[in-house]
Amino acid sequence: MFVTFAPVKNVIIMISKEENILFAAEKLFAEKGFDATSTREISTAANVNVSMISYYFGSKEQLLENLFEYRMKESTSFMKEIVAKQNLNEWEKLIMVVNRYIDRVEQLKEFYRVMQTEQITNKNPRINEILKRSKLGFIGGYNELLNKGFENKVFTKKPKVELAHATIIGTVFYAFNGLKMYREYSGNKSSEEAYKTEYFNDLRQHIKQILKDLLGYEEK
Amino acid sequence: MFVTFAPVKNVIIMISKEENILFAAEKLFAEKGFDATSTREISTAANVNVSMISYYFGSKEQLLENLFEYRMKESTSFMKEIVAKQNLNEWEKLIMVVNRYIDRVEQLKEFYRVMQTEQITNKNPRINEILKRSKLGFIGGYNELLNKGFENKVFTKKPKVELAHATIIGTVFYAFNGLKMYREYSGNKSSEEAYKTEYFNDLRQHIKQILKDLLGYEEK
Amino acid sequence: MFVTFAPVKNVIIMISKEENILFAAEKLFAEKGFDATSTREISTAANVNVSMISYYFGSKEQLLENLFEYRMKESTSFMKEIVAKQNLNEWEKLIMVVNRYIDRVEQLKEFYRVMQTEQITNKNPRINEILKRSKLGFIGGYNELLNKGFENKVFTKKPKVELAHATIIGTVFYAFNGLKMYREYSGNKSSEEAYKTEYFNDLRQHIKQILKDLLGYEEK
Amino acid sequence: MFVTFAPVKNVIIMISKEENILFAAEKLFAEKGFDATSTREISTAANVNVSMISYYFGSKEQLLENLFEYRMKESTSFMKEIVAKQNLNEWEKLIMVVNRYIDRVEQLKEFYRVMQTEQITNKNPRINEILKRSKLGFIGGYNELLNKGFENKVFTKKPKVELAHATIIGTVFYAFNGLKMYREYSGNKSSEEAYKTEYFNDLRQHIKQILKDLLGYEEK
DNA sequence: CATGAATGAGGGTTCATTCAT
DNA sequence: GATGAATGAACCCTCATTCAT
Repeated sequence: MFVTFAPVKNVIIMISKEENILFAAEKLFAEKGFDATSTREISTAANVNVSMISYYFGSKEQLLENLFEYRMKESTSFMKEIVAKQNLNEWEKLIMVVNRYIDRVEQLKEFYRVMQTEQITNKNPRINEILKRSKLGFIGGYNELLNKGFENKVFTKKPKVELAHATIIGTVFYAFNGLKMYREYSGNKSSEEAYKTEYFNDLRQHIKQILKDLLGYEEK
Repeated sequence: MFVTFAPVKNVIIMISKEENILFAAEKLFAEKGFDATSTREISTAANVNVSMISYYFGSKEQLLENLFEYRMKESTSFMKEIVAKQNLNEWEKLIMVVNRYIDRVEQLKEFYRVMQTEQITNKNPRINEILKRSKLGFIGGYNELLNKGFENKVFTKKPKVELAHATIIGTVFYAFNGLKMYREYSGNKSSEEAYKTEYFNDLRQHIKQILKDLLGYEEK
Repeated sequence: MFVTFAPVKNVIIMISKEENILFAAEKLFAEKGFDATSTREISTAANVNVSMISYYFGSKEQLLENLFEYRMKESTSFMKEIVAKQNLNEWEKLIMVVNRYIDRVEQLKEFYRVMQTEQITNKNPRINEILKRSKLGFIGGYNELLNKGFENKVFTKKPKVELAHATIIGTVFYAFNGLKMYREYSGNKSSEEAYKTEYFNDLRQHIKQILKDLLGYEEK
Repeated sequence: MFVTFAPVKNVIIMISKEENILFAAEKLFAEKGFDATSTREISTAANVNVSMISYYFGSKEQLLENLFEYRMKESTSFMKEIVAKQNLNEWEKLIMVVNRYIDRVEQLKEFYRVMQTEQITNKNPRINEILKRSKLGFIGGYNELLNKGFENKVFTKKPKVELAHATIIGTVFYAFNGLKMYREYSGNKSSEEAYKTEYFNDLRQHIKQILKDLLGYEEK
């Protein structure tokens, strides 16, 4: 059964019952954590019967796995896509990757909260596999960009790719997690939306600056 | 009542029942998460009766709060201590703070895993308060170091302190979380211990490098 | 799902699982009191799983509330019904109410034991509300009967309705509660059933006598 | 160990720890019921350690038994005392008993609340024994008064003593239990204290009236 | 294909009592 | 004689999942 949403720019978005459950679960997992979220809460939020979770996904655990598969499917592709791009140098590609990543985390911030906790207490082997694949995809992509950029003399330094990745992803997540608190600290009086926009612009610049230094890139 | 452990270098370590529970809980919370850990598991691991958790701490939730208080009490002090130090310039102090922080995360890696998840799904207001105090302590300390260093012409740039902090802490945590996976990726064949030592040395150098660039610090 | 009981005089009595629990609980609450009765005892007596109590009623407390609602729904109606009766004078109506009340207490003696204790330690506001409604229903009914009877010169006295009510209900309950002991005291050798029949006849006569005197009613 | 209270009219009241616990328990049992009252609550209210309850009384159950023994010891005596009185006729004695009883219930209303519930769910055989002794004492006393009064032509009727007793005690208790609610019903605006005084005066008159009728007593 | 009534296991917590001091 | 730390049992309730329909 499908729920038909209002057409957006001539596109009719169809959300299946499965997706409905998936999104409701994602939100709740982000807010309370996986274990603190009950199947009843999910089913209530998704407006379906409790038994549908087991019916569609097999179990609550498998629902989480499906969520990761669902979100990661869209995710891992863009790195390859950008790396393969013509008529851009490695610096431009790198910055494009970082920006796309930040966009994505901003857009799917609930999923990424779930992902972070799952990364820390890595209990589920299926999810570990998915995360590993994603991480290795990123590291592999960065590696290619860094090496090619060095060969092509776009970059003059060769930092450890794992650490560079840790810095990018770590900075992004901690900037996100700390957003609310940093705003309090700064005493900024502008609207939350305005503060966020400025904050993320600064974040992008900040990471750009770090990468420039790490890679020895000179803007012409 | 106290359990006497084997003397280590002429020091007899005394662990009270409370601490016993606290440490057992810390380990389990790190491995499985707070909600997935049952009081019965904790009591079994701590070799005490289940009811002792309520008896000593009031509830499972308050046990977690006590853990935070316990660990944070030791933690927050070192920033102030270092900032206040004489005969060190701001760069030396900054690096000392970072190294101490990495030491600490290495030493209490289980607690920091708990802390990270708690930071993401910030449900408990008491813990939020503790985390906030800690974070603001760090940011305040960094702020002072960065400003004074700039005044004293040790540093030539003035980066946003929140973002600098996000980078330091984010890099450290993601380097830690990714350790196992990075090792697999690098195909390094040396012992786990040896790899770790090298990895953390690299991490320290990496962060040092980033800070040098961010602050415009020139080693003499 | 329904359990079909043996047909009684061509009437098939159907008891739902909810009612099964309700009746089992009523019996146990009467015997041991609410707090001394565990949900496990109730579920065992009702031949259902423990979780069914929460499933059907929400909680043990709400089970008690439901019991009151269930029993009171049938109860409160008969007063109005009798007061509204045509071709009976107020004295006849009054005696009919008292007799119906005694019948009811006899029939639902277990519930009324629960009710008495709940009336004393009135902790549950929902139950208080139900009890109050019932009590006021009775007092209101008595008030109407007494006033009309006085107007119509059936009665020649106007006693305080609250105290008259306290006497009726108090006498009934204490006669019930003391039944066993009074039998011992009287040394009556007849069968329990025979003693009870005689005892309740006496009780009815006793209350009738008191009311006659209190109201100044003269039998023609 | 004794706590010395302020002297009242040159009398120093000494409350032992045991009595302290007894009175604290009595209050709590009246408010919440025996089973809903925890030993910890009692010990907190009595300002003693939890273990003192078991230490002094053996168990919580035995604490209740002791409470009954304590309160009943003072109670049962007055009936005999009054019956034995010279220079009063049986009617005067009867009314004296009733008034003393109401005084007592008023004074020890908390204990009588406990007693009522214990009377309904008569689980404890020791307490049953105490209650039975008390009840039989009353019935025996009433019996003597009624018989002698009839012989002496003070009374002209011979009602069943058990039912007369049920009416007296039942009316008193239900008047007490319903006090608060009756006040609401009557819409009486006078102070609670004033209402109570009037209410209990009415109650005494009411019972006197009933007894007069039941016994065929003619005031001269 | 989808449902919801029903389940058993396990959750955290509180209980009255004990026992070493 | 008096204490309080400590206990095991039991408390009510919620959990994810199943299965008859």
